[in-house]
Amino acid sequence: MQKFFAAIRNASDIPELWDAFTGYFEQHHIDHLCLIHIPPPGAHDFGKVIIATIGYPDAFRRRYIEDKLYLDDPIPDHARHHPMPFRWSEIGEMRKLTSPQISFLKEVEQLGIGDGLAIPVFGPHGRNGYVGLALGPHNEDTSDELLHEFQAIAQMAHQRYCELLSTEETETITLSPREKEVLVWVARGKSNNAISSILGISANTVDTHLRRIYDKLGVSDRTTAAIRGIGCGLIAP
Amino acid sequence: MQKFFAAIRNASDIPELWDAFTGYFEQHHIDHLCLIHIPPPGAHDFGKVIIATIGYPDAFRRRYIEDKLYLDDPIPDHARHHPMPFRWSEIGEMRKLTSPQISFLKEVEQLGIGDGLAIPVFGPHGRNGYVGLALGPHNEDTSDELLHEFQAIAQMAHQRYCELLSTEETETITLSPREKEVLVWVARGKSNNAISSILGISANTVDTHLRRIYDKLGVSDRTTAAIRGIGCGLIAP
DNA sequence: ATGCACGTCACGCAGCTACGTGACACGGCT
DNA sequence: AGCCGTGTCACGTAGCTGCGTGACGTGCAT
Repeated sequence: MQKFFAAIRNASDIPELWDAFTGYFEQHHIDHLCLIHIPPPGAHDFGKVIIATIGYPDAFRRRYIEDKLYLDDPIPDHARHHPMPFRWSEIGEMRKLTSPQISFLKEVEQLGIGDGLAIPVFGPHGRNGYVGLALGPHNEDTSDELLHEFQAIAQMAHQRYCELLSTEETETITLSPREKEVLVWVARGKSNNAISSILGISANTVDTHLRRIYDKLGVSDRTTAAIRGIGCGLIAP
Repeated sequence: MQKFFAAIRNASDIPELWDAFTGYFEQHHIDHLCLIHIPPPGAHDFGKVIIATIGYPDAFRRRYIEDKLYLDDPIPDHARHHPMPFRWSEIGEMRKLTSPQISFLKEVEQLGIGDGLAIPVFGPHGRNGYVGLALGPHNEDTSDELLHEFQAIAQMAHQRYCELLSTEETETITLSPREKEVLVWVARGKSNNAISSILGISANTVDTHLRRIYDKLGVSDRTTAAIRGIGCGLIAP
């Protein structure tokens, strides 16, 4: 176990990370594995859903991304709010499902992946996701001890993934100190006039700063600018 | 180790969690321990910084919260962006420090807690924080293996903490489906007019929905409404 | 059957936002 | 010396926002 832990933690690129990650689960006879990460709005890679799988039909995998099936998947929706691992089969009891969600679950069931474990994982800047493990006859009864280990491995892999992402991140947006200051107040809901009073500068200057912020962030309104700023970690909570 | 892991995972309230958490680290001769969690803006508990400590002077702890010393603490600032554990002493090399940050670090050093390990932890809705472990003569050389364990324990404790928070959360804001739909488009930066076209309703109706959203969220502008909606997990990424 | 939450719509108005367009000074880099 | 990023400021304007105020139908729950 320590071997895989170390390999995940020290992986120098994403394929290497994925190898270590799947290697671990293969040892535990997990034959269906998926890792899903939906980048937050405002992130530079928003829209690129990450899904790495073992044992899932390739057609389904493609459909999941291209047909935006992940929008109907209730698992990430639940995982976003609740850190504790849960069974797919429990999801109906935990939350009201919409009809697209129900039909999505039926489709998954027809793939022969009826039940499994979802392990929510969390990262910086709202980079959340989950690791899905199908439970088959080999591993129906997962001990608590093993579950803890799965959880630790999953979380560690996700964190390493986020770390690798941020080093690979080419598109680096930088705001000047003054611009950040303005954006912070924008995110607090202040009007240009209010910000000008707070910072002791003219409202026109606030306007100018804001225009440059829009320009740098590639947006054209204060709301998305603020969300993007938070999503990219440019401004602090 | 498994004993503590299980105790953390199954803790039924926050004091119990904290007992299990500190119990684990006491076994490893960690005499200075802190756990810091700054709730995100928009969360119902925003402003209530959580800091649980072992071995820190009580006066410092109070100052940290009351005098908002955490705003000058560069550790959470770094931990927010980078999931991998790091040494406090390394922070100067990793990022330019502002002068309040430098004087904060000096103050900590004078407490006799010169160097230590910061383990970033992440949770749902941007509930991030870190666990700080002072390194003394007893544990200067922490093996990789032990570090992985620390990381797993810290992350698990934080996740359990978030889970407990959400069950203890009394103030539950609920938006109607239509309101959520409107808020999603607000968060995408759409104007009322644009939203009215998208949803096929009149701009006046969008306006009415929005007013009720402001009312429910306790805000009075679209930007904070959107941020609050995301922060509370009311609307999805 | 009487609320209550929800979803829909209307008018007006003060104030704010986004954007076009332009300007000037300071400091660092080449 | 010249360029570029930064920070400051100005004027105008079409369009948008937030809020006061009021209304009506539907459906669920007590």
